[in-house]
Amino acid sequence: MAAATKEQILDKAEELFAEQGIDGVSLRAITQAAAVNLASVHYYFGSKEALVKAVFARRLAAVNRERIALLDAAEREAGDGPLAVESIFHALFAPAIQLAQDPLRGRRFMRLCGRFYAEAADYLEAVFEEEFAELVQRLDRAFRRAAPHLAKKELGWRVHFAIGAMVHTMMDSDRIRRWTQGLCDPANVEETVNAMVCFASAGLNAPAAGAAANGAAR
Amino acid sequence: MAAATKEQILDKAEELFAEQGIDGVSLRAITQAAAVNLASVHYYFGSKEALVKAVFARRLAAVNRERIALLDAAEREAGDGPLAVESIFHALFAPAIQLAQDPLRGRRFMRLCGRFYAEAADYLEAVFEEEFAELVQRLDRAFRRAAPHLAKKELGWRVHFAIGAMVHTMMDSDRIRRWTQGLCDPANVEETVNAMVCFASAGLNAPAAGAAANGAAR
DNA sequence: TTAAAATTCAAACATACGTTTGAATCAAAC
DNA sequence: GTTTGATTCAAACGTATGTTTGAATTTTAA
Repeated sequence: MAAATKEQILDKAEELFAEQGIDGVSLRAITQAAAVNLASVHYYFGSKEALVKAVFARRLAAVNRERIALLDAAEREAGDGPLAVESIFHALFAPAIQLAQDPLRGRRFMRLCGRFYAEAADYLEAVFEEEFAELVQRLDRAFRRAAPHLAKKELGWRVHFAIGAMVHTMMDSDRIRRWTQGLCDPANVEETVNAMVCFASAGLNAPAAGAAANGAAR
Repeated sequence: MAAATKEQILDKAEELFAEQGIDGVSLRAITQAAAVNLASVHYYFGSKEALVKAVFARRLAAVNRERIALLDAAEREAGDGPLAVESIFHALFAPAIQLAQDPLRGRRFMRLCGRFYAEAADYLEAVFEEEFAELVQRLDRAFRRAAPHLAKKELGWRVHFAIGAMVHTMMDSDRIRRWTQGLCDPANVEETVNAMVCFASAGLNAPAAGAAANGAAR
C-alpha cells in the first residue's frame, strides 16, 4: 500500500513536531516512529522542509476552511441586521479548539498550531500567507461591520490580542491546568471556546483607551 | 578584560536567539558574531544549555523584579480601598513591553521572551518555575482582591488569555504592524501597553460566560 | 622582572543531521 | 512467468554541531 507510508510519515511528524518542535525532531526519529525507512521522506516529500510545509498545510487548510464556513453562516444568519462580534470570534476560535476534541490527535494539534505560529521559520511564512490570506480578509471585513464604532487602530490591536489569547491557549494547555489545579481544562472544548469568546468580545468592546487608570506606574 | 567576553557572549546570544530561535543558532555563530573564541562559551558557561539558561535568567529576573515593584506600589497606593485590575495588568505588561523601548535591544528582547515562553524546552522549565514563582503568587493574590466577584475558574481563564495577548504581542511585533499597514506599532510602548491594559481589563470584567451568542455554529 | 593564574586560541573529536545512492523487493500488467 | 514500474531498504556521504584539549597568550600580583 503506497499512500499508507506517506500518511504515517505525516502523522508521526505532526505528533513529534508538536511535542518537541520542528528543529528538535530529526527525520530519523520520525521515520523510526512511523516504522518506515529513512529515505521515504525524501522519496515522498523531497526534503525535510517540504515535509514540514506539508504537515502544516494539511491541517491549516482544513481549519481555515471551517472558519470561513462558520463566518459565512454567521453573516448569512445576520442578514441585514447587526453582526455579533461573538459569532465572529466563535468562527475564529472554535474550529481550532474543537479539532482538539479528537482524543487521538487532540492536544497534539493544538500545540502544533501554536508552534507554527510561534516558530515562524522563514520558509513557513509563505505557507502562512497562502493559508491565511482569505481568512484575514474575511475577518477584517466582518469585524469592521460588527464594530463600526471602533477606530481602525483600536480594532487592529484588539483583534491581535484576541488572536494572542487563542494561540496561547493552543500552545500552553498544560500550564493553565496546572496553575488552576485542574479547574480550567482546555480539554473541555465548549467551556474553553465559551470563555475565550466571552473574554475577546468584552475586550473588543472595551471603552476607548485613554489613560485607563495606569495607577502607580508612570 | 575578563567580564567583557562573558557579556558579549550573552548579548550576542540573546540577539541571535531572538532572531532565529535557540535551536537555530550555533555556538559558532554566536562566538563569531561576538568576536570571541568558540571555546569561550564552555569556559564561562560550561555548555550551550547553561548559556541559554543564563541568557533568559538575566532578563527574566530583571523584568519580574520590576513587575513586583509595580505591584507593591499599586497595592500600597490602593491602601484599604479597591485595587484596580488595570493597575495589576499594567504592572504585568509594562515592564516587559517597556524594556523594548531600549532602541538597541528593543524588539530583540520581546521576541526572546516570547520564544522562551513558546519553545519551553524541558531544561528551561526549571528556570521558568524559579523566575516566576513569586510573581505568580503575587498576581493570584492581587487579582482575587481586585475581582472578588469572579469565580476562580473564570479568573483563571481570563488571566490566561491576558497573558496570551501579552506573549503574542512580544513575539509577533512584525505581523501586527504589517496587517495594520503600520497603524499599530509595538515600538510605541505607551500606546501598546495602554491598549493591552484596556483590552485585558475589559476581558477580565466581562459578563458571566453562559451561552454568549454562539450564533450559527453549534 | 618574574612567577602564577586567568584567559584566549587553533585544532581536533565524536556525534547527529539531512541527503543521496544503488541494489533489493514488491505489485501489477501483459 | 516475465517484465515493468513503484516502493523499500541498508549503507554511505558530506557537513554542521557541541564539546574537549593543550599549548599560546595575556593579565595579575609579588
